Amino acid sequence: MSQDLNDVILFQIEKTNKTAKQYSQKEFDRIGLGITVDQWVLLKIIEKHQPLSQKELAIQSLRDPASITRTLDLLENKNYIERAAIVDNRRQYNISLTPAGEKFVSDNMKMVDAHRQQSTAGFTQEQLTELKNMLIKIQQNMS
Amino acid sequence: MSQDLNDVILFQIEKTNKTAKQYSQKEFDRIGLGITVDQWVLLKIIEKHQPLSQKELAIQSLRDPASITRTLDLLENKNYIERAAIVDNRRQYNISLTPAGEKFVSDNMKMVDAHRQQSTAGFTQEQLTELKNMLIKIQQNMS
DNA sequence: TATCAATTGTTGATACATCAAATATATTTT
DNA sequence: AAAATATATTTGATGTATCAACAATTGATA
Repeated sequence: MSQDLNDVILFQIEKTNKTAKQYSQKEFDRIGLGITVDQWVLLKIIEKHQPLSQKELAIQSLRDPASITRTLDLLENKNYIERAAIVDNRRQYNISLTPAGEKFVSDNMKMVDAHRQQSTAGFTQEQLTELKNMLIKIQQNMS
Repeated sequence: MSQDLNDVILFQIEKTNKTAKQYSQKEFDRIGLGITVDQWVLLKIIEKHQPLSQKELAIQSLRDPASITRTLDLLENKNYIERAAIVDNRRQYNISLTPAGEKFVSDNMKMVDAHRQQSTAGFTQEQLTELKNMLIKIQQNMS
């Protein structure tokens, strides 16, 4: 009857998420990256889909549009991204990386990939597939 | 080489965590529970380990002591928990549920358990064990 | 025992999350 | 075309997260 919180899968998922994020953030801070893990994810999404709107960015990152606005303000201040006006649409912006943003991402991609590799060190390809499928199934169960 | 963020396991874990938390919170709000999911988790930990210190609570819940202080203030205002002075130790408090807190937890336990069941609906016992083991392994890889 | 070091809890600063409300603009309907 | 509706972004309010700095207290050591 799941007396112990540690037997609750959702708690383990939260625990794993926190542990991983803390680990990456500590590494970011250690080398003085100057951004948060969430900001990095945003940069990566922009790099892949640019130019894109804030709404699209919110969907891709699973974050609230309000939150995107504030994080983009920070990234704009660091000169990593820019909001470009769209001629025939004054309601949204085209978000893209600046040259400095492009350089920042490419300079640090290898380090981030190493983190991802390490997170699943010792897993077989079958395990990774199974894990991914189970996580997606939980998402569907909760939708 | 993991071009797509959706192929990154850590991203799927975050996605699952967000989806599940949102789902539960919506349900909490719908029935007018008046607390957040994180506050509920804290109440459950207190119920199981009371009386305990804030430090212990921070460890059990994987949260920052600073954050615990603030959340306990909220729960104290709702009259669900109390901080009791300890005679031979004026540095920490004994945290425990009030009678109202006990009642609140027992009144809503069934609903929360139903959520947990639903999150892993359709999973075999073997899958659940495997999933839990993989999550723990990732935590170890990131520690 | 007096000083120094460690522990526990609190507060401040900054980042992020959500929802709701407000703005501005675009689209659809009448 | 005007009015109603929908969309994209921003802002405010509240809750949570982290870290750093601080206060009070306790424990260890000289």
